[in-house]
Amino acid sequence: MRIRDVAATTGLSAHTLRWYEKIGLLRSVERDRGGRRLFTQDDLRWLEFIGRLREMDMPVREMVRYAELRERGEQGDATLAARRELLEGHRQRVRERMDRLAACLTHLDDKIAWYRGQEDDHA
Amino acid sequence: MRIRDVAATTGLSAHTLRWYEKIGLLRSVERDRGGRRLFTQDDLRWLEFIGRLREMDMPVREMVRYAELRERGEQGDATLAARRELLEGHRQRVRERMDRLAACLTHLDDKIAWYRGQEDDHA
DNA sequence: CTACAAGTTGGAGTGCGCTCGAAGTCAAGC
DNA sequence: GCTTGACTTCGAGCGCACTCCAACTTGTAG
Repeated sequence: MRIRDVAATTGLSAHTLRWYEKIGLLRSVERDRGGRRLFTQDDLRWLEFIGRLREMDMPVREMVRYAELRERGEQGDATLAARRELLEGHRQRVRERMDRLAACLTHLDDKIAWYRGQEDDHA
Repeated sequence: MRIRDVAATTGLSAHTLRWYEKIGLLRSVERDRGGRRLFTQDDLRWLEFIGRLREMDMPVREMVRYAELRERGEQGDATLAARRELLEGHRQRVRERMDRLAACLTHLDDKIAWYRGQEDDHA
């Protein structure tokens, strides 16, 4: 797959995909003889995965760290525990975030209910 | 209350409080004869409120819009519906965000479980 | 009266995550 | 062979939400 195909299927821009490679989020992307990037199915799966991490607000720096561990651990399992811990740390943060969102949402619902009350009084 | 007190109780910096005033998020903050800001209990409640909106990732622009409506509606209720709609719109976005977070979290939990499996295989 | 902390203003700078532009290369269609 | 358009690299620019700096004024304590 070439860059525009990946852009189309992931929703990321070609600019962003090149930038991901530059910062080390995408590693060892192949080229054809013209120097154009060729993405594999594995690359797509990886982009899907980091897309979810991003959706959970993982900082790009941390994703790059995960990518590094993944590459270093290609042949062995030396980095398995480190990767799991990184993900667990993030899971914890997401849980806390969701809890805070839920709490704020309760307040917001109260406020909206109050506005409805005001409007009814004047109806 | 002076700016440092508000900074201490809200956790916002004095810089940020001045900036909030500049962009119109805080309106009509009083001054003493030396020109120093004097915040009221109402200001504190307002800061608490917008703190929650911020925690729910409402853009500052939208909070400013809410602040404007609130000021325009001080004497009447002309802006009540508009304010309620603004909040309802944001509530909807927060709900969607939480749903997406929950979905991502499920994937993340699966991934973490997979890592645990790998580590156990090698134990 | 002096020293000094805490405030004031306006404007510049920061970190993040892209996003865009310029200048050049490559390959497929006519 | 020439045009067209998608690609390449490098580096600059942007929007957001602050964050900090410089230069100055104010009010309190010794």
